[in-house]
Amino acid sequence: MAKDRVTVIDIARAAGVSKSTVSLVLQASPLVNEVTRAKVNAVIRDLGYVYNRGAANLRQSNSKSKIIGIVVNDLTNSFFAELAVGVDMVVQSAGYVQFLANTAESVDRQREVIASMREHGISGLILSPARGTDAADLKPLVASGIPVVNVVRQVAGAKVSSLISDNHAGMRDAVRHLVGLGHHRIAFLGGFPDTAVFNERLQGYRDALSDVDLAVHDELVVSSAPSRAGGVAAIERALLLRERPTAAVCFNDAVAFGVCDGLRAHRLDPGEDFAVIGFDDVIEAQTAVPALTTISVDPQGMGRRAAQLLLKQINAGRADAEAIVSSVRLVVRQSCGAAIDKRERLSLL
Amino acid sequence: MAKDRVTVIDIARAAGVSKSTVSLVLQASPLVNEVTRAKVNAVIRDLGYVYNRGAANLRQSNSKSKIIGIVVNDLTNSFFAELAVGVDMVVQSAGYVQFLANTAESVDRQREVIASMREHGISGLILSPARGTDAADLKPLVASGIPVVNVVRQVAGAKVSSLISDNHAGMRDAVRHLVGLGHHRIAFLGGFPDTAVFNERLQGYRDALSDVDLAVHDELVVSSAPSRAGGVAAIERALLLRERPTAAVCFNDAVAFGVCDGLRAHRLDPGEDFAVIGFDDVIEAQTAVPALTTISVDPQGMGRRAAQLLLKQINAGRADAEAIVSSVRLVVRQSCGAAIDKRERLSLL
DNA sequence: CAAGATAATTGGAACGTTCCAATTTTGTCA
DNA sequence: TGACAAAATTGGAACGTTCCAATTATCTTG
Repeated sequence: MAKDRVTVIDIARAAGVSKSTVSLVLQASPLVNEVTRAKVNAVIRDLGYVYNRGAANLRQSNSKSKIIGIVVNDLTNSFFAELAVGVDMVVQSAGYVQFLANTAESVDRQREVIASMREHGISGLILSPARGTDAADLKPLVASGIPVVNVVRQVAGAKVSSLISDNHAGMRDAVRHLVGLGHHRIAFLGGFPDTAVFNERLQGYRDALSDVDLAVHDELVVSSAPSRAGGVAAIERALLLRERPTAAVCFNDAVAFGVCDGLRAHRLDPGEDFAVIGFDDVIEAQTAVPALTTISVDPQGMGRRAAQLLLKQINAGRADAEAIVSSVRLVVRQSCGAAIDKRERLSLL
Repeated sequence: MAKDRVTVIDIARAAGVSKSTVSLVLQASPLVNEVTRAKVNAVIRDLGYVYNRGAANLRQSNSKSKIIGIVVNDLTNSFFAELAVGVDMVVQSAGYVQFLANTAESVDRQREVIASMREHGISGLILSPARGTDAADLKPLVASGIPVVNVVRQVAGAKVSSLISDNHAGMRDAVRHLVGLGHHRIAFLGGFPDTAVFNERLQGYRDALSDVDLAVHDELVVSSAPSRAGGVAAIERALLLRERPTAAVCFNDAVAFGVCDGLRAHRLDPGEDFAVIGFDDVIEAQTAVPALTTISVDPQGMGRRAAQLLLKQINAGRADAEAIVSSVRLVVRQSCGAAIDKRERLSLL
């Protein structure tokens, strides 16, 4: 039953033409006569022919493989799932297909999957690097002329394009908003301090406070895993301070949700008794109760932009590194205390 | 700078052996002398050779491509993201790499991506079919001997393996638990009624009620999109009933979270004033407040099992369809009203 | 040391496609 | 109709690997 593959030669024989003609038909070349094309296409349908891209790709080493890779550090984080969906959209409609791999923050795994993808002939890579990724890890890739677009995180010294969100400005805007609402003890909660993203956001927090001549208290900065559970832990610690904060900016939305959970466990009502702002604007941010005030980075849009950038570089053949910082905007919802009437909000659903 | 690919022949020349020997080294054949192997490997490293699987695969059409495909109907749903992570784990450690595509419930898109993956020579496919997928859509795939494992949803009449969770038993257990807690007006909230999964779960709900001689009231079954927003909408409608329910089983966890949101908007405390049970046990279920009582299907484990099944079939060369229904268990947390002391719970984090 | 066995290496064909140069067919016009 | 141009088709080489049969080098043993 496992019939051997039907090949372009089988088609040629059945249609009474040469394999070259069939090939021309496959690439929709204008060189071939209309009636021949029709005949060949009919045979292709009849015999259930499936094009062998591997073979094609072997011959035309100049042209590319219609495969791109995307490797992310944590696919269980819905931010990255959204990002992958964005990439998938543009990649699919460009006739490409994507390898996807999850590294779970392991640089070893990352090295392996990138190597494997390379052997399979990807013509470009979108990478959200695992923590600790070194420029040297990307060296062989870029040396062989394969375009790489880093997203979310940069890797210092690597000559690749990057698309990151404006972490500094985003956090600065969040803090300014809280200050405008009258808060002056504002905590910075969550995230691992050894990452560039953390430090950019932290700097935005500090600068915003300095701008309005508020002191920066180090005890108000409490790091934790960038997860929901981490958020619970962080707010727990923050509430132990002699002088409690009255508001918090969070490393990301997951942390912010955890912070809300932790507040409720202390009978504090997020958005009423304590202001919370997240970062990312994941999809749940708008439907959560209270809806989360957050910095919108539109992960799906970011995925789309990254894919577009990558495809541009692939088509150009040249991959001159460009660093795009994607602007970001504060979306005010309920969790920061600027609540609108709840009945009104519900009617929006 | 775009140096042409270094090939097995370049290696051979540089190492002073034949290309056949280099090939042998690449496949770690025991036929080659230890010192030759070392020499060749050294050259491979020096020249930065990268193996061309496309070419290799062309020759050995018998053996397979080390690529599998996974296509899901909604990657933004964290259930599927988790599933993909599970697949990724076993697939990666088997030396495979995966194409991933999202169909967003479009059968057209699904057809396209499957065709594309086929052209790229996948040796197996894990598929969570889009709504409305017909057995005929999978026909050409299975005809060409490519193993397919359906997950989550079955497609009637297709001769492929499937791995679905025991929807009937899961929902039955959930309802029984609520009955045991003294509820007798129990709603069934969320989900699209035109899906097999919905109907299996609904049947479990009905059977559990019948088992204890409780009447099944149709107005207590309110369908909606299987999302958080859908959950809000569903509970809104349920609360309008003359005789309100006191508890709800939900189509999935996303709906359950929405139901909790909706309850809070009505100043009802989920887990205190109203019992809620979800389905899926997504990762947020344990950290949410209140922690969600739910039916655990362990999406990541399901992904792993699906991948293992697929690899087994690939290696066997035979793909006799087997239908596995994965058993499922009720995880009792806070949202169903069997709350443990909150302080105790927090200390677990 | 002859001779057979074993170990190691090798050249060429094959996989399914594309590309190129060459050839055949068709069309045009004086 | 002859001559030339344009359109359509074609055979063979090439892509980078693996496989096979054949060859050469090395070891055993009587």
